[in-house]
Amino acid sequence: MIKITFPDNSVREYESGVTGLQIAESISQRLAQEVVAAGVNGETWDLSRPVTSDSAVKLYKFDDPEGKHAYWHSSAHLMAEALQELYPNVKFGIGPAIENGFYYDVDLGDIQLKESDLLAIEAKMMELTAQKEPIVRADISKNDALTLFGQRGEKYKTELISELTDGTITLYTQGNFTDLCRGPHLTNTGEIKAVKLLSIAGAYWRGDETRKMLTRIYGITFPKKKMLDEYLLLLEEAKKRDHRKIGRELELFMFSEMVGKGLPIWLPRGTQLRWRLENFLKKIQKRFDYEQVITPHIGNKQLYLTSGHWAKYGKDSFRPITTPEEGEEYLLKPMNCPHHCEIYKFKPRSYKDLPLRLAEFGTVYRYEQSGELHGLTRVRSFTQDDAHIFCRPDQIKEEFCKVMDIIFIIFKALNFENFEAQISLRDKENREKYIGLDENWEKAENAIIEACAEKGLPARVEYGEAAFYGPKLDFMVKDALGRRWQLGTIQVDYNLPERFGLEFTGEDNQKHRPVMLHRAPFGSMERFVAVLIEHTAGKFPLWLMPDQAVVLPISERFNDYAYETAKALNAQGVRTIVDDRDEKIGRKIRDNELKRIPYLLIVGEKEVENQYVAVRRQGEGDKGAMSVSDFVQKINAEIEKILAAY
RNA sequence: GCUGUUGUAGCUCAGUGGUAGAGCACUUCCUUGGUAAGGAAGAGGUCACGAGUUCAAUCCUCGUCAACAGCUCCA
Repeated sequence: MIKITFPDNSVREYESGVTGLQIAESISQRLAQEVVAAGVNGETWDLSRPVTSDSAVKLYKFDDPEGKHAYWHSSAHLMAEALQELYPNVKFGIGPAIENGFYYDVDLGDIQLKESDLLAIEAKMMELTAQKEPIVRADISKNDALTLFGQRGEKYKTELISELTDGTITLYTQGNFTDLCRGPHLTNTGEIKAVKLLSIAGAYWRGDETRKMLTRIYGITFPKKKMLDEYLLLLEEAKKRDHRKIGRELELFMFSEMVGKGLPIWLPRGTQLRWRLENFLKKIQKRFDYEQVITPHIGNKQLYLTSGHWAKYGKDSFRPITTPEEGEEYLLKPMNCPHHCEIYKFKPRSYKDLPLRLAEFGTVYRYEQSGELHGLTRVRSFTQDDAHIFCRPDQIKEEFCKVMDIIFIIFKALNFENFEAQISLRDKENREKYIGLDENWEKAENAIIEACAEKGLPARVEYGEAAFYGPKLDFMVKDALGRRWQLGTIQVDYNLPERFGLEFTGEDNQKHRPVMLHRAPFGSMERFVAVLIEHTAGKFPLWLMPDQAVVLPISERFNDYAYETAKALNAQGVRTIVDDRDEKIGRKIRDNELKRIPYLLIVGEKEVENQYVAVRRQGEGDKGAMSVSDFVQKINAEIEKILAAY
């Protein structure tokens, strides 16, 4: 008998060799139906794999990330099996589960797969699931594995196997299909109930562009048809919220081939929106003792030789600008920090001056690979809501906490209720690739971890993700559709203070080196606005809306009253426009609803008579008539309710 | 940057080896209206750009540019 400990710390005894599935069956029939994988002592196992010693067991359903992973991994195998049936000469690369579904990289020889072929593959997959084939795990030696896959001409698999260093290699087999795989997997292909193959793409074998391009097929599966339908609906909804589409519809930003790719142009409404965000942050920063600065968009090449950026990124940057007479070289600034370091050096600093917090909405220019450019999220010119905090090493934690406070305020004001953080630390093994004293790294890493704990921020720790010059903390928000976006960041930097020879005089009258923190709560204005658009579908919080209200006269006869009303509202700070087109009121309502203007004010004979406006809230409908001053009060109350807290 | 797909009116998209169409938007006229599309007429395109094949190219071929998807990258 062995002891199995469950997550609630309860313990049950089972025969040695009991499987995850049997354990589930012993608890409830329902659980046995829903469970897809088992966590055994922290590892995810197949449900059919026998447990032979005392273990901590957790049963994963599809809803658990571990469960999804196994489910989609098996789905990748199912797709491979279908491909093998349909295209007998197919050679397989790798086929992992990913965040949303799975893919498999395959070599189909001369066959060019088209989107329309996906339906046939889907059908084949469904045919195979109907056969409810058991998925069987087997251990095999490296040599046997090489022989097995070698005989079948699976050159990609043999390459993978030859690089494996573990003694045994595991295979998974279902029906006629056997794959090299670490697992875990479902017990039976019949558990896969709904299949959708999403797209085809090319992908280099092992991500190496000098090697052969394989065909990558993406797909997703679910245990219930309804879940697939919901997922497809979500994809459609995401398409509707695409910030590139909404940005055009709401006239927020544009791109021009003439101006250049990846160079966003902010239209009047987008500029208004961005300014409101900037001013909002400036106001908060003022409260947190930041000082605003402005620096030029270019800097002498020497600045970047000093910072080290030229050596590291110079060859992948926009070429330097040269002066005609002296032949001096200048670079478009790819970041603001070197400029700010020079501000630090403007005069001798004392420990009493620290922390010194220099903030700038600094526009930077980076040569991103052309294939990377995407809407506002990846561009070649963008404005960071940047600030650099120069402080003593022992002030890092407190400064982190303060920056986190700012970030929380912003997320709250903009309705990003779900967010998480990632702490990026040094690679435990390769410490030599980081610059700075071990002792300082230790201090900074601990400071970040402690700051997160103190603020109650759930943070995932990732080793090896730190920049070469310091550890960092990144913020990820979940938008209204549950998609994750990386936004704000806080980074510790030991490198630049060193390279620029920054120092301050301590209490001991000795020179000391300050630490530098880079931080940007929004990340960049471009990226943030993009995420905000997708999060809100263009229905921004009232205080951010470029146009807050539109007056809709019922007929031309009331245009004068409409303009009077709009003027009065604008005078009282409510951003109001008039729709005086010669259209029926139904048409005006429809068009302005689609423009997502929060308040539609309908004025006709009755309103002129009573000096009223008939208020309609976007997406909600008629709210009844009220006086202009009552409306101003109502809208201001709504805005204050949102902003008062900050 | 690499691979693939695409590029036709402001937008969304049909279409053809014999120099082009729809819906919406726009302009004008009619209409003067009460909570999600009133009616009519009109204007608008070097069919991304450059070269080639052809009697003839928006259509076929090559190149360039851009967008999209994926890969790789991201101070």
